[in-house]
Amino acid sequence: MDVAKKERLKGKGWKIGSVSEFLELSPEESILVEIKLALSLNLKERRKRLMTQAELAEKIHSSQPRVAKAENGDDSVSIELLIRAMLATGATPQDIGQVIAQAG
Amino acid sequence: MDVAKKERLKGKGWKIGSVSEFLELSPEESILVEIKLALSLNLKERRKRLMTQAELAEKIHSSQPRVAKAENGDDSVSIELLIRAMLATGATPQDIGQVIAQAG
DNA sequence: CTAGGTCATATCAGATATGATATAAAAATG
DNA sequence: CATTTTTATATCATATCTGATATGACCTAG
Repeated sequence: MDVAKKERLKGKGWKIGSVSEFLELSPEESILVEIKLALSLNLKERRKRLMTQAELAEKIHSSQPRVAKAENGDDSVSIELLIRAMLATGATPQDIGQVIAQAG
Repeated sequence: MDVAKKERLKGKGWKIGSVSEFLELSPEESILVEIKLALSLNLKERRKRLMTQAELAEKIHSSQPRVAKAENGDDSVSIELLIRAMLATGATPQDIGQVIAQAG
């Protein structure tokens, strides 16, 4: 089970403590996780309006499975890839900055 | 010579074309580079006011040389590490978001 | 000058992220 | 329903990023 799924559980009312506590993360690690999660969710939103996962994958010279992981908050996906994907959907640095600013 | 040094040359008036042209980067790749550069510079600023490279390195369980590379825009440093370092200097997601929004 | 502290550069083995592929599951379409 | 399209999951070899270490360069103070 990955972090995104844990967040989803939390969202559905599984009040078993904060993500940080659950995963035993330091505040900084926790913020990093939430930044990645925010980027994932925003990416999914943007991409869905514009193209298919396969199309986005081609734009960033990646693969459809990797895009799926990016959108689902898989741990194996770096912020780099998330940002590359965001940019490929036409997101500006301002868009990305806002998503990150609102995380946490 | 790394990207940061190329940016520095540009800043000093070496009008030899944009960084993108010089490095033959796509617009998206270019924005990514500028985001990393903006984070580097901002990290250096913040860190200098608060602590030594060695101290920051310990906070993020890294090494002083790695912090030096992070601050100098070395290609081998990921956005992840840059953000981890920023957070360790007390930067908030808002701070980080603003730095990214102003890049490009 | 020189001793101590700070930062930069080089190298490297191990860890993590990567794209690719195969395939299953799910959703949309007719 | 059946077919097609789209998305999710599993596995893998390779590339990239990592922290560590060694060492050099650069200060500034004594």
